[in-house]
Amino acid sequence: MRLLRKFYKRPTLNIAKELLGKYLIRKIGNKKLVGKIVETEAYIGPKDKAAHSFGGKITKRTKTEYLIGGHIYIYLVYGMYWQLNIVTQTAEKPECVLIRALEPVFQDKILNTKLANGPGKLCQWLKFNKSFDGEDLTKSKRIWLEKGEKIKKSQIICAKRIGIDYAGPYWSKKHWRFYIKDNLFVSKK
DNA sequence: TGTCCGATATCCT
DNA sequence: GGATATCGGACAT
Repeated sequence: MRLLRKFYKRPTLNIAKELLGKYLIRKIGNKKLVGKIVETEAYIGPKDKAAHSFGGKITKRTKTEYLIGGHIYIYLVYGMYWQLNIVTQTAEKPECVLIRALEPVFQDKILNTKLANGPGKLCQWLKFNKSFDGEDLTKSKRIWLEKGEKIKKSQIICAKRIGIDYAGPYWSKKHWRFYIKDNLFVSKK
């Protein structure tokens, strides 16, 4: 059962937490790859100095952040890694959630904890690129989210976001990174 | 048009 | 712990 629009139009911090345990489905040809979301980070522009939409900035890159919740915002960092974000809220609120790590879900029992334990790596695994920018998760035939597994509140860890020291102490110390406790597939163990 | 630099991963010491 | 690969976007010129 695919997640519907209303899921994505709620407050970003709630969504960032509730995305944990959800299944990300990626269809490549007639193969279906499934990853359980185990780590996220919230970016709450325009007030959040660490967000690309800080100050209400609209550019060629950030304009997809201003779509309504449920779209994909994807961009390149360091000249080589794609970063997959899910847009939340509405056009007045350019907010999003960065997907930082997935636990691969396979029919067979191969266990690879290093396949998608980082925002760049999960995009390599699932072959994401610029063509996914602006894709609608409620309609797309090649990527969407499903209900997945229920994660208890006591199993969710809140921590500092990664790699955003440039935003200054106030914003960089906000605990807007969320991951599943004791999960082997999160990044930066 | 030019310069600067990053929401990372990996290899090196 | 530190260096570095590698390039498009942002913004200044």
